[in-house]
Amino acid sequence: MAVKTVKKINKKKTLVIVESPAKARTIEKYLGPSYRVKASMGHLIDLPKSRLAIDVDNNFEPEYITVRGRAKLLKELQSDAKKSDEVLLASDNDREGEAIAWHLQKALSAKNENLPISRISFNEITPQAIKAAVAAPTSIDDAKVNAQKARRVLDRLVGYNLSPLLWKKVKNGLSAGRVQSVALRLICEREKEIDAFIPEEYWTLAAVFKFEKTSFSATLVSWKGEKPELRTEADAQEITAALKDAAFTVKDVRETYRTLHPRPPFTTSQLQQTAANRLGFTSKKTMQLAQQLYEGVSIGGAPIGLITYMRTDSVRISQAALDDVRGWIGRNHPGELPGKAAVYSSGKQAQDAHEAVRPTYVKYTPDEIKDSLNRDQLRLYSIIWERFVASQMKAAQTCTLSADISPEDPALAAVFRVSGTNVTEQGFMKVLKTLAPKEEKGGLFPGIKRGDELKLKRFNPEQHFTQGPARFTDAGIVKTLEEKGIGRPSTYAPTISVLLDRGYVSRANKQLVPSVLGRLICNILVEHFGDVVNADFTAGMETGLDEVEGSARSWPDMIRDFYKPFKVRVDEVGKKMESIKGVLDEKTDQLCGKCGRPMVKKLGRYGYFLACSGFPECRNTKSIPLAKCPKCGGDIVARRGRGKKFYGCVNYPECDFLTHHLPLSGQACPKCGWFLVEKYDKRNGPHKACINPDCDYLHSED
DNA sequence: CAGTGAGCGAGCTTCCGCTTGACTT
Repeated sequence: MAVKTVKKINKKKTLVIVESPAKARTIEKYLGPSYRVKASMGHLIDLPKSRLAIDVDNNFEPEYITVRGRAKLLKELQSDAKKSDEVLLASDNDREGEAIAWHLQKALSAKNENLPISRISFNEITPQAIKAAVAAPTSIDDAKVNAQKARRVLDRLVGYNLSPLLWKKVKNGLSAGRVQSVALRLICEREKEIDAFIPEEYWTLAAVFKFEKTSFSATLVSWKGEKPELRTEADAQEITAALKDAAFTVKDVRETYRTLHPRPPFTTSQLQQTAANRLGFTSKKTMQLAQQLYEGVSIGGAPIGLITYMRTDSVRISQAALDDVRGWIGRNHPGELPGKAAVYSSGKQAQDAHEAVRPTYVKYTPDEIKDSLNRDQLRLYSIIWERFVASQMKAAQTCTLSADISPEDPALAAVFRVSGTNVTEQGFMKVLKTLAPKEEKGGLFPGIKRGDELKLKRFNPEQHFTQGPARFTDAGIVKTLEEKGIGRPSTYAPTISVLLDRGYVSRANKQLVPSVLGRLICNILVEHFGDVVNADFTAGMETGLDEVEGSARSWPDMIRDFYKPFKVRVDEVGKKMESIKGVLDEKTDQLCGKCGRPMVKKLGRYGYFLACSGFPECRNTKSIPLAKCPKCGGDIVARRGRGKKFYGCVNYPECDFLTHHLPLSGQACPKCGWFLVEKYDKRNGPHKACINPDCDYLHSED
């Protein structure tokens, strides 16, 4: 206790305020004892949540308040400032960071009138960069702050006008916004394409040849001088009939060399995409794990921040990190160290406040620290480490051997092709394990050369259907949003979450599927606000913000141009559009077990359910019966346990009947009386089956 | 491969973008 008191009475220090506490710890180490580094944890001052708080008749003046729950932290910073003789605002070097600094300056100087407060900025957390920043304090860039204000006000005006319109016309609690509604639109439009897609049958034809002791398969690539278009089995049979007695020889063998360059280190969006595609992580999970790696993991007793900041739009790498990784490559794979470092360029709209996502120290290889991480942390760390180290290694070389095989008889103009690819120079692939290229199908090139005579063993015709467009996964929607410049690294994952929370979209096999409600909302928004719920709207906004930031235009002017016509339309739709509240409720022939009135099917937060039409006098609800329980005769209803959906008996726990297969409503098995379900397996696709394991009606193994 | 299990409607809800815990929703 006594020691603490003594410590408090020391000389004044410089207070540095950053956004992230993990960053504060690192920077404090770099700056030494005369600096005290604190974190603001993002915005402390913002618009209130409960009302519009924009004075639309007075130059759109925003009314800012201390964010709920942040008053204590702000007070602390104010009192820390009082104890200091100088404050350096070191929030991130981007639009939002400038606004955070501006709000802090106002709030701190209000309590400490003569305190010198300045702004510093840096784009990487290295001792050199931090010291240079501290040595060159500047003032706050008001134009940048104005651009942020315009962005904030615009989003508030869009969100807080469109959402209440939806409450009034469709259902309470709904939402719309510049970013989420475009994401919803993308998902719904993709679904329309899928609905409209008609699969077409086509066939491929392969021939299996024997050469010496091996046999291999080659694919028909040309027939009568043209690319074969086999629509039906008969088309394939016509060719096999013509060729069945032909003598085949190898006409040509070609070598193609390719250079494969490593990919740049991760941005947030690339990290989420790769983690989704390679590891099956949702965006949310990726970000949670990345946060853990960033904040620090105990390695040999000491906590180490393993990766740089995970919310970034940049692929930039600090000189210190380049020296580190080149040193590591030079020691471990000297042959793969390029003469000079690779330089990658970030996207057009990148604000570039942070480096790429990379390991903080290359010496912590995934293998080295595998015991300090859990399985998922290790997998995520591995892809970050591998991608970064590979990005500074030499390219790989591949050689593809490709042979054309034709009948001796030139009248039978058919070409079958077989190919195989070998990596001739490993290059950056030497460090890829988790990210190693997936095995290519087809396998090795058979050891054949020009002029070899081959024996035809058999033909292998295969039926296929053209595939429609795929639904968006987390990876897909994040990729598209980023390409269109919509949303930021900190919002990709939350945007997906909000669509799920509102019930606009659900996740099925990692795919995002729009719900009835989602499609309805999308249609309404596109019909009346198609120019706002649109990628071009954000692009136009960014152009406007650039003008504001360059002081070419005042921010209220920019907002006014948008808001005037927008508000007219909001009012118009509010007046003219018929309310469809309750349109999603369907009448049913079920009767309420409590009062006997009919029940209606309603769409709630967790999906459809049955409610008494006598609401609010009778509050009875129940789940939608999907089938009759074969054990006790009760209703089978949909349930959700830890994320997974299943179908169980309402009489649980007395009756524990349960299945994961979707009951086909009202379909009883004609043989045993149990109910039929939709099953799925690779061979048969989706198909009907009886739920009774002892019944052989439509029996299937899985 | 085992084990999984509530309530939602109305009730002032909602935006985007910064940032972490505090949680028993």
